[in-house]
Amino acid sequence: MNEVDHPSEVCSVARTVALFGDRWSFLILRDIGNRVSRFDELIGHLGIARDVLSRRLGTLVDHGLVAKRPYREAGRRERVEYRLTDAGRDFVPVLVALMSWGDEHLPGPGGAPVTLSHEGCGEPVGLELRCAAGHVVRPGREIRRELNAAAVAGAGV
Amino acid sequence: MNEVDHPSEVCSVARTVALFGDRWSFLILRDIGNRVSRFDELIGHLGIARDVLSRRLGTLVDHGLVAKRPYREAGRRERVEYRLTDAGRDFVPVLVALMSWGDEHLPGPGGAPVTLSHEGCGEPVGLELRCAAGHVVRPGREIRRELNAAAVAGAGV
DNA sequence: CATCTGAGTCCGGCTGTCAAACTCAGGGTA
DNA sequence: TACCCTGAGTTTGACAGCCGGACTCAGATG
Repeated sequence: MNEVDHPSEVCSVARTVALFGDRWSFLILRDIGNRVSRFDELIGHLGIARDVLSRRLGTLVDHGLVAKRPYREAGRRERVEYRLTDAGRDFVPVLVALMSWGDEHLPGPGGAPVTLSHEGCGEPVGLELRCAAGHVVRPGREIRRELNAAAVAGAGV
Repeated sequence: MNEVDHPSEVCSVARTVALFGDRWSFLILRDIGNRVSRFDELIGHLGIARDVLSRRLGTLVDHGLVAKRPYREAGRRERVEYRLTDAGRDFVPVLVALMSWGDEHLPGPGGAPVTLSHEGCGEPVGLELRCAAGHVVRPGREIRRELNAAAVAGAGV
């Protein structure tokens, strides 16, 4: 099959990037995953404009990647902070994939700025493309794409 | 460590999305990977404006994800088409990760529109987060981040 | 009471995106 | 030779979104 067989918007890549495919959403999810969870912390760390952060957080909450939860420090008024939901944690592989690509192809002078390791065993963590039979799959050559006709028709495009 | 320990731009996620983190770049790479390789084919399939496609292809070529190569059909003038380079193929896991997320969290009526399978063995292909010791790692809980001080200093931020 | 603070909203300027029109070159056709 | 067609862009002008900075609003403190 060929990509031209179905319209661009049917693909899950298209549907996902239509929601979160601007650079801020990736960075917001990364920061919230790393416990940068308050509005002004995000403003300070990302350098994003306040209105844009407000809108992005809104769509991330609306689509269930991020949850808004109240907290209160001693003697302070109640505030809100943001946490990843399960759906938001499921987004982590996207961030790991972006990070790996950058580590390999945009090398800084000192190598990868951040490395991930397995809590407990300490070994470095990476992404692998594997089939259900357990074979490691090289991207580009060894992947076949199959169109699910029902889903394409159901998408109403 | 905490994300606040180092500025946002040091991270490879930030450096990568600064280059390709708009929705078109993802879709262009997806389509070129699927042999939608000519300018007007991309225009037709993606619905992107011509000037934007021209600029995006330019940066993808400049950063080595895509190569421009001449071709000629019988009795036609020489034209150009676009192909993924090795660096571009290395980007495929990012697309697979986005697709998986969408398949799971933006379900259409008929399920996943496209599935990937291993050429040869036919089994479905997915991404796995694994450490070098071979353990499957769940995102969110079991990952520790380590800062490479040399790289952060070298980034000159 | 006035002040401070976190979490936003509002504003005017600038930049990027869009669709449509235009350009340019090479090859075919008359 | 002159004319037309096609692929691959570039140009144009209207519109949308991003930017930094100023403003708002509510609850706790002095």
